[in-house]
Amino acid sequence: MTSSETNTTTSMPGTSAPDPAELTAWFDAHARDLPWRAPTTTGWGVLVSETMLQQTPVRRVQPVWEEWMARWPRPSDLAAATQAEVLRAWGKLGYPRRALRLHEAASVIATEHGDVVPAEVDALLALPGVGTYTARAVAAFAYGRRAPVVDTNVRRVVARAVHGAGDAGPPAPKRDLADVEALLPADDARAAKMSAALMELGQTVCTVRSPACEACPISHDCAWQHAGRPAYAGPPKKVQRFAGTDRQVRGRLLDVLRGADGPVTREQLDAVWNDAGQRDQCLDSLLTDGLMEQTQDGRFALPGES
DNA sequence: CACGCGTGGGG
DNA sequence: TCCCCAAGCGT
Repeated sequence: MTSSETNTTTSMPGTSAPDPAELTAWFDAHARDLPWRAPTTTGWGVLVSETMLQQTPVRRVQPVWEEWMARWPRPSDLAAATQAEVLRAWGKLGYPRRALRLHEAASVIATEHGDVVPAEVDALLALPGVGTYTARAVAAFAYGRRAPVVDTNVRRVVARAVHGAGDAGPPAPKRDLADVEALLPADDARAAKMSAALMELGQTVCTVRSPACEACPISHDCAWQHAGRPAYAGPPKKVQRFAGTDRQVRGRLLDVLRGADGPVTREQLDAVWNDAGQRDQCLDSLLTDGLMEQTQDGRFALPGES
């Protein structure tokens, strides 16, 4: 058992296959106690958490998720709220279009799925704001289905443990899915736990900057370790600028509306950005996106409150 | 398919 | 400080 020379599961030079039993045992012992992982959490609770967690860190999501579950415990509860209420409750999680899509999804679930979040990947994919990651995450984490879950963390774990690379290259959806598919046990329950374990490992141990390989349950069987932990050699990652972008301007404009009790004047919005052209363009795009609306007297408000 | 979409924290 | 990023999705 101490031999790292003999790898019985290797099918290609320089690759390894993490042992599901080791990974899931580690998960049972070390997984963070996140509220949406409680056994009592419904499919709705999981869908809300996964949507909020798209590009937003756990620490910021957690308190908001608690509020949402207390306020809107079922899809029909959220569906009954106004868009303005939903956007205010979303707060500063970012990418507020997610909140509107979740609101729409809640209506669909309430009217077409008996107020129960579907368990089938195809049905989940048909919901607004639910893509390949979220659909599989809900199927696996809420319903214990065997559904390969591929996010940025899993891609990194696979890149290292299986392929021996320093990090994942650009997404290659088909190949990424096949890679994870090949790692999952055949039965639903263990496959679902394996999916959760791969994500957790990437988030807490196999991190981008400073991986804690000494704490990793599969380091003995990691192709990256065996290769001497070579640096990432793929194409440079795209850097998202923020300062000065429309994204920043839209964020400021929307923040004014979130902080107001009702409609605000154009002058109040003009105050948050000095470039009038960019400001007006962002105002237009927010109206187009349904994130704000204009009242008859020319003021601006969150949708559904005027 | 590359890009645009918020926000705040850590190295 | 600045830069990179954190459980993606839709177009």
